[in-house]
Amino acid sequence: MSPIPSKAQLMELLAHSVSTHYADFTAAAVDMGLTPSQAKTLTVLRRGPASMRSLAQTLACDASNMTGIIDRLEKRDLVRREVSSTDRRVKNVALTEVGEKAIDTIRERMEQTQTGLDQLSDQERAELFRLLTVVFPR
Amino acid sequence: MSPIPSKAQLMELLAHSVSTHYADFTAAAVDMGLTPSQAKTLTVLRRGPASMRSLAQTLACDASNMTGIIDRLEKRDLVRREVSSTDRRVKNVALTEVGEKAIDTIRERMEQTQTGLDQLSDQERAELFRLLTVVFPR
DNA sequence: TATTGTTATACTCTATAACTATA
DNA sequence: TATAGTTATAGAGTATAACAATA
Repeated sequence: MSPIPSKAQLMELLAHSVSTHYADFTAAAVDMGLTPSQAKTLTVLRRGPASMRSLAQTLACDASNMTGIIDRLEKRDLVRREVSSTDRRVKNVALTEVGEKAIDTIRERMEQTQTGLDQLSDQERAELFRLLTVVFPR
Repeated sequence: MSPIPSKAQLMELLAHSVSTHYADFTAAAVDMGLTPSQAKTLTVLRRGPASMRSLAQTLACDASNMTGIIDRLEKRDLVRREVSSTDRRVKNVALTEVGEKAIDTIRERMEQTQTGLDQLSDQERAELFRLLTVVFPR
């Protein structure tokens, strides 16, 4: 019974949703004294250690940028660099315990912020999950 | 019949969706020789002229930043500043014709990129629209 | 006095190019 | 030679503080 939105309308809503989510993430990061890029880096590292190169690829930036970002995170003891045991050119970056706590705090902040999700029924959550998976496949 | 995702899973998918969309937008902007902030500014101005102050508020940045961003857009004739006729302190920023074309091109690029939307039925589009409106109310 | 926009400053992010050390 | 990481550089975004013009 709900009216069918045009592709343009849906794209506009999508843009609004993205802006809101991104602003929330940025605010949570800034409250922890982190820049968005630094917080994104911690988020990626949450899945496990990664080389400088693969980090740059995941974050869609040039590899040279990672040096400064990791430098600043390392200076605050949020991550550490470890020379790979199999290829001495490679440096693997891993979260420290402090870094894990920091990114967990940001995640908790995001959970508290995304109150809209709590207004969905289980069925609606499952449906939103399915639809987003179609629109943004992994 | 679909399994019900946890809030954490849904938030992770949401983050992935946001990243993908943001990366697409950035790529479209860069192809037009624009930075993300510049392209976002044009997007906001598409709704109509706005003062420097309100632009900063909408873009969630300090007002002092707008000066440089608008300077660079104006230098390329994408926007123009006009002193308000009712308050001479205020400068209203408006898209030029060139600016309108630029942001339209980016929008078209985004439409071509968001191919996932084309895989939804009308009913699914309406449902996604409804669910996103609940999660990210205006 | 308060507000708008700007300037000055310092830090961060970003891409490009050149370098080093390893492979 | 090729690749991983770094450095140097220049341009852009960002917040803070201070300022001139206007309300």
